[in-house]
Amino acid sequence: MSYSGEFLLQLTQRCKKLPKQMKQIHSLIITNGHLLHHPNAPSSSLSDQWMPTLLYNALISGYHIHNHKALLLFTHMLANQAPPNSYTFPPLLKSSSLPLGTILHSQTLKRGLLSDPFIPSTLLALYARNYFLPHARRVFEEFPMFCIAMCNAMLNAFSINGHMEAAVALFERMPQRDVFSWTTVVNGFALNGKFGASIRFFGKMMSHKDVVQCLVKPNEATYACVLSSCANLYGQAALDCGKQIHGYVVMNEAKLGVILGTSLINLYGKMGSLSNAEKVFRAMCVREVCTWNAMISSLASHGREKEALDMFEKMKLHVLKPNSITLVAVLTACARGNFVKEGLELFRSMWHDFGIEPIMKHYGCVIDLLGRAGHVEEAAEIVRNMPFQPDASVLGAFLGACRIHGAIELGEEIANKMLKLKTQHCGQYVLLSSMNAEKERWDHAADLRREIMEAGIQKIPAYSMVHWT
DNA sequence: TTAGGGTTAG
Repeated sequence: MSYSGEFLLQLTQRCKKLPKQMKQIHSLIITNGHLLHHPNAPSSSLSDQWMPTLLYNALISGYHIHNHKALLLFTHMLANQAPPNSYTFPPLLKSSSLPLGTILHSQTLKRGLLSDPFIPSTLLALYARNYFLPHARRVFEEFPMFCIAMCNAMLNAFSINGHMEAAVALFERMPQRDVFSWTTVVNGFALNGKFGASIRFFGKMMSHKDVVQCLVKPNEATYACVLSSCANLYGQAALDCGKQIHGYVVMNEAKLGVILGTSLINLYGKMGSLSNAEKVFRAMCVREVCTWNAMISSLASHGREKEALDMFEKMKLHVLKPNSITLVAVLTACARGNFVKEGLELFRSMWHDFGIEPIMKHYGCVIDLLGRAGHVEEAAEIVRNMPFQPDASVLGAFLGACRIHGAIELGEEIANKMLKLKTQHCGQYVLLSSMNAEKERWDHAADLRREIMEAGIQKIPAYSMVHWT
């Protein structure tokens, strides 16, 4: 069966997000000979001559998540003399590492494609996410005219590289701003841990003429960012602020999308307002894995561990595939609810059942689980056999358990590992030193304090404070 | 056909 190039091109563009179908269309394109360039064919129209390029572009865009496949297609494209154009590079650059990105940058330069703003803005983003801020800045400065997307990419570049002052200065110089510009700065403050500033900037947005005169309207991303900033602060004021935004959303938005709903669940969940979190969860029409994760975490960290586990079962019934974060939330529920058997089984089968490889956080949870329940030796065995070096959080969880259950020798074995790691967290050392002191092993306690000093780890002085409400 | 911002763990 033969198909025209135009038909297959349309099909490719429609099936971009369907990997299985993409493969089938790809093979149809090859077997129909559409990827071969025929520059001297007598009857070929201009669109025929460009067809291989258009098809390659569509395929690259479809495969761009798998960078190696997209790159392979790019090399075939060059070998088949189908000339890449400005549509070819953005999807390639989006999933490229820095060394590869640099090579592609020189390709775009050689082919004179840098005047199309799509190319430099993707390059700028590439350098920014790899923390090459001067490179990002140079790409930005060498573009001769104002382009709002490029400015927004630069705002984000400053944000992810911790230069919020520069981001705000650029924002104020911009002759025009859109919802991306505002959201990028709201998010930028949050990325840099300045949650209060993020909320204030959102407030500035809402009272700015851009929004008041309906030139710009906050969208789901804007709300999600600012709600996440509220959730990262504690206290009634942050909750009230989040509620106020929720109220505004109810009045102004037609529907509760996945991202907005999830950030509301997270807000109410973190603040302990579980009934509100549940209300939002029930009101959502579409729930994705992250939505369930937010709800399971909320239940797990507010004393409703059994319900968190029930939620996990329900989630699986909805044919949703748990991810790494789900497993952290569920293991947390097991640890806090003392569901040792269930937690351990889940930890041991997570690779087999869900294809999720345990990372540091899962180890932290399972050590906490065993430690709380007094299975200190079993926890030690897991720490000893970890496929990578345990970090301070895992060792800290283990040491906490050793202290509660008086397992001094095991604690010392692990503490020695910790000293080798030269972690800068003083808390765990103080814990171990206190363990020795409690058992009146004063010499051990003093030795450890000396080792701490020698490792250059500083004890942060403790303090107490009164919080007026 | 291609660019820039977003939710969930600890």
